[in-house]
Amino acid sequence: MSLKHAILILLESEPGSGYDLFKRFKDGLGYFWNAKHQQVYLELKKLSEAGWLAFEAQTQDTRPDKKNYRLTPAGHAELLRWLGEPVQPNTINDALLVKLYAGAHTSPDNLREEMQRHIAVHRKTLDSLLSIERDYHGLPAEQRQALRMPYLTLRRGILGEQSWLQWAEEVEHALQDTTPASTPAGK
Amino acid sequence: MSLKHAILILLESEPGSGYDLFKRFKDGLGYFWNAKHQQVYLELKKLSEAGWLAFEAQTQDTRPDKKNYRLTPAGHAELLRWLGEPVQPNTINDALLVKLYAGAHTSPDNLREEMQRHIAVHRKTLDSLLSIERDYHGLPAEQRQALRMPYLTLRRGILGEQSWLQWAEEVEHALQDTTPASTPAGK
DNA sequence: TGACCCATGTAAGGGGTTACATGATTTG
DNA sequence: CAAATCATGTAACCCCTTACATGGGTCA
Repeated sequence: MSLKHAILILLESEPGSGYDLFKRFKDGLGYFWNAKHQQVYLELKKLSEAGWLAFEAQTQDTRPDKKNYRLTPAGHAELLRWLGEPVQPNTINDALLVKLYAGAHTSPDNLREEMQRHIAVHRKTLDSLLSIERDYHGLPAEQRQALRMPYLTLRRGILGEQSWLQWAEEVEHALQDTTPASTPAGK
Repeated sequence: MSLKHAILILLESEPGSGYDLFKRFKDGLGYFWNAKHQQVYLELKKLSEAGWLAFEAQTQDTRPDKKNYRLTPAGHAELLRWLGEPVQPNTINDALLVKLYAGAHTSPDNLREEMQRHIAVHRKTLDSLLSIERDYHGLPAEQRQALRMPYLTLRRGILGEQSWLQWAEEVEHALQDTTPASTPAGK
């Protein structure tokens, strides 16, 4: 519902091409907003047609031509309007939890493997977020001040991943407790 | 992507009507899977056409007639197949974080109000999850054993909400730090 | 030489929300 | 007496994913 506005925000701080934005989604906002390149290109088209964006074609020699998008005054106004409007809390749809919920119908081994896969992903995400945080703390005070709000979203990512991994440990303990039956080597 | 399978799981443990399932989503799996009634009815239709569900019409006197759905053997097989297949990690699209990210373009007051709204929702969710957990701990051991896996998903909800609220406190501190400029009452 | 980066799109289909539609019964 | 509960659906629309399509430049 707010890919539109995520794009407006990114372009407000710096104009860029669709490819540009796609990368910024992947690297920057990736831990709280995801978008495929197809979706970004389509949305840019729509936002231009709505009059919120303008672009100039930019021919390049060694690289493919690109379109450089920037906010129009109408786009800026729309962004401010949206910021004043309440956003509705996120609803969560988490397939892993659906699977766990039904865990009694499959093997503990299967669940453990699944958890291992997800743990690896979450650990990697956490590592990269922590490294971004270290960079942030290394910045001079004025730059930190300017990045104050994005930093808060980074904190959400970090606390969220840490909490997820803490939960994963609980799950692993619980899955171990049930295993002795299937691997009765101990006694 | 797995509303289908969430429905199969719910019907596997107990047959029921669309309305039934809708309520179970709201009360039971609500903290990790959400669905509107329209979506549930549509999905039941599709699952029946796919041969994974069967239903018998049930006429009632004082209440509207309903359709009682249950798993077919094919539906059961599909559920097992799905449980053996890896699920891909959740991608997060969180509009509140988009708004915070752009927070520098709006007033701290606006952000604080927004946060208050969300905090109220998350506190309420946490309270209800904790109350479900208390009920769980009050159950006899065999029933707890049977609900082992659903309990793990409950724990995810609890840890997740606690972590969210912890983050919200960080945000409130950060937003207060910036306020003295706009409310210079202190000195 | 194969993989990855740059750069942009179309098309089909699946998933989800919002609006519309109906109507009796129970509870506060 | 109003609101919530029981009970089921259709239609329009938006959002998102997956597959397809193209093609040069750079790096290991």
